[in-house]
Amino acid sequence: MYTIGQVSEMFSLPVSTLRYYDKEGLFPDMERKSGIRQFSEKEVDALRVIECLKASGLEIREIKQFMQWCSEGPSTFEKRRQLFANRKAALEEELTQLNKTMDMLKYKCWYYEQALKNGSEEPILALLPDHLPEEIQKLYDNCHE
Amino acid sequence: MYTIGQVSEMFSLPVSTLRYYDKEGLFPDMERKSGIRQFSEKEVDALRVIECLKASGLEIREIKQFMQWCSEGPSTFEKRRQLFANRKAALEEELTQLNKTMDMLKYKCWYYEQALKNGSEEPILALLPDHLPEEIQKLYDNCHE
DNA sequence: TTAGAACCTAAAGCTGACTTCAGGTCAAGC
DNA sequence: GCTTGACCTGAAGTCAGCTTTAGGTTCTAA
Repeated sequence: MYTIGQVSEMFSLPVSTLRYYDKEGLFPDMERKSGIRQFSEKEVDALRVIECLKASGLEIREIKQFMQWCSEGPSTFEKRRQLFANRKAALEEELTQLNKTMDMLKYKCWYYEQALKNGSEEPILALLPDHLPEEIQKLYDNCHE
Repeated sequence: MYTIGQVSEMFSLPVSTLRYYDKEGLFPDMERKSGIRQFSEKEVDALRVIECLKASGLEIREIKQFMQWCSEGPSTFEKRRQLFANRKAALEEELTQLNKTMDMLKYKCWYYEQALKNGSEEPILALLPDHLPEEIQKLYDNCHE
């Protein structure tokens, strides 16, 4: 069993955030001892999952829903599977988009390196839209589709 | 030259958002004709860059800074290069993190597929922390570091 | 020339995820 | 017994990035 302060340390999260999560229903079965929250291994595990679901883009109220499914037992396995499958698809799409963004950033890095060398953007702009060096052209094309 | 309504169509952005961007200084040199905004190719190009910078995680006021550098000419090449280099490094880190999140999602998908097959989580939990099937173990390890 | 669509502004409102505040309770060490 | 630090609550505040509202101006086409 841990106090809220210990969990705060473990996860580098402010105490206020943990209380907020609790108020939002993210620890549906957490116990109390004369008013004081008792974080068990169960809540600590839950918090690891919460961090992951947040990172994957889920909102607090959707995470609450998931946590409630978890405490309802095997009858909700299919709902939980669906949730992760949907998240996975959404994140795949987001990663594709971010890779395009990354190519734009790489292109822009190259662009300004050249501009600095030349003291001007003109010689680069003259190469657009399809006479850039091969590697750079790939980046440019991928982020200008 | 385009009206705000045409640009709104082109980028599938609400007119109110374009006005908000303008108010925030994202189009520092945009002209007006009796009060009405005139979007030129320059502003349309700027908007493409804005979308990319937003996708890379930049805040509006940082984008404003960048747009101002752009209208100050070659003396700001180095600052602009730095901006993109920093963004690139930040996005690389974010992508690493998201790939871990993705592995967690893949693991959880597998987990609940098994749970559904078995009708119970017990047989899977018995394999933790290092007796999972090889491919799954990799996912599990990568997101539990 | 006049209706109505598309434009304009300033200011207020909204959302999500927290954080801060004010005021109170509990447990441990002196 | 008393102080002190860690805990508690509900309510209000914050922030970014828009969106909505209210009221007014300009352009376009019949």
